[in-house]
Amino acid sequence: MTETPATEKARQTRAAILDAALDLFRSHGYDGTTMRAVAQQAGVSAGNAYYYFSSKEHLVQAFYDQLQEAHAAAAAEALQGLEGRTAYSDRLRAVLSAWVDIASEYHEFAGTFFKNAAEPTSPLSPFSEASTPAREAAVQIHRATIDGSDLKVSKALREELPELMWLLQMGVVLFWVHDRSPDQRRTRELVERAVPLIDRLLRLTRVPVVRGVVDDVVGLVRSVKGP
Amino acid sequence: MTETPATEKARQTRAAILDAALDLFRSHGYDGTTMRAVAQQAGVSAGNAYYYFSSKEHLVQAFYDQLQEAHAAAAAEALQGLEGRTAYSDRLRAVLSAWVDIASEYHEFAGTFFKNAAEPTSPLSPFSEASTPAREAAVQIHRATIDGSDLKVSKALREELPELMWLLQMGVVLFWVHDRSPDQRRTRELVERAVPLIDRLLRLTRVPVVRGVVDDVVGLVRSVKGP
DNA sequence: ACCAAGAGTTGAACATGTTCAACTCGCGGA
DNA sequence: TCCGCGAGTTGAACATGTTCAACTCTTGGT
Repeated sequence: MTETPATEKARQTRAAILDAALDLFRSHGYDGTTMRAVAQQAGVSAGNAYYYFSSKEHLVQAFYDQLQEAHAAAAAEALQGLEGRTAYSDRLRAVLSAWVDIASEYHEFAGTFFKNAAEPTSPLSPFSEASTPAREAAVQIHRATIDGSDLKVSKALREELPELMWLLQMGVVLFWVHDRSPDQRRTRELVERAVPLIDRLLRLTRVPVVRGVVDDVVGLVRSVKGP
Repeated sequence: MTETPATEKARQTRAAILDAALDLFRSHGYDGTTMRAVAQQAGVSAGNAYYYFSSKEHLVQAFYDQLQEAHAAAAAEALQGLEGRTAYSDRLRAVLSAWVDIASEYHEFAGTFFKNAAEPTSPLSPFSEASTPAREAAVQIHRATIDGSDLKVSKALREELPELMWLLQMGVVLFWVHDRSPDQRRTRELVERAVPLIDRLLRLTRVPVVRGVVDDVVGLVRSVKGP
């Protein structure tokens, strides 16, 4: 974690470095952006950037937080735009589509996403301790999506569902990262087609024959989550 | 892709570099191993290593291939050891457990390996073009696991299942990479408990109410797989 | 007003993946 | 045997992430 700057000027310097980094990431990609270029555009020395961000990857962590906030806002707005339609499929589609829209601008340098995801020792992993706030905020979006819907599933499943849907979203991100189609058309298609199926599958969990297995799956998820 | 060397001496030099790299990766990890150290241990110049391997990451590809081969052998042996037991759950458990066994030796360094492997633009990504041979070999293990089992699912699902099970295995790997428990006990527990559930879920796919959705899911998987 | 302490800042130096022009060597053909 | 060509090899140079000792600036206490 980067320390919160003590003074107002320091906060501005930190913001300037972050803005410069995100701007350059967007225009030149992650590898194409040098720390020296970031520092220069921010009007500070190369070394000074390291006073605020202990590594180049930590700049990406700040980017995650920003992306997360943008998605939360866009998702809330999209859900608002549904005006009373409570079908879960509509709400889930809105949330996932909002993410693809928000993130599309950064698709080119998205490789760094999963580079961080797979490094378990790094605090940048979405599963890490350090990412807990951002992750829980993301899970919260799905909790709201579910709570405002007409979805009917068992109590146990409903409790785990927000986190499971976040996991699903990570899967979408994985697909998106590898999606080379223009404007990530294939990812959008995947979302459009997968959402109704997920809705149907969730409704199936209440069918007598299915219910037993689902309960056991939820039980496994629960025991595997905790340490 | 690295070119096949023309002469016998060149082939030996290439092998020496590779051996040195794998040795140092094991003892010092990926980041702790410098190309200069690899070259020195192989008895060549730093620059010469790049004549045979166009980047440090290309050296890791060899490690993956080795791991993949070891798993294929161990999985085959484990399936042999079942001696006629054709229950899919037994067979799947054997294959997944074999992977955890084989990989445990490298768990300490796996984090740094997979960090680099997870980048989609990297040839080390399991989804990349360059990894196609290793990936297909891994899928083939699951195909054999299914073919030798008593599993009864629809024709369409059965065709996609090997690839889906490979995906499941990638999920296990992701969990394993983050597993800090001694001897990766939690991953082993996950496999033990998840396998019977997967078996039950697969058998459920033939139930009339469920069948329709499953067909649609398979259809989606199919259309999303191809470009 | 002054001073000490600590925050903020710098530029140079370092480590390492990678590139490259130049060199050597081995071999097939004349 | 000798030549020339291309594979193989080198060491230095380069690019860039990162570190660090030294410096400056700000602030709070007396």
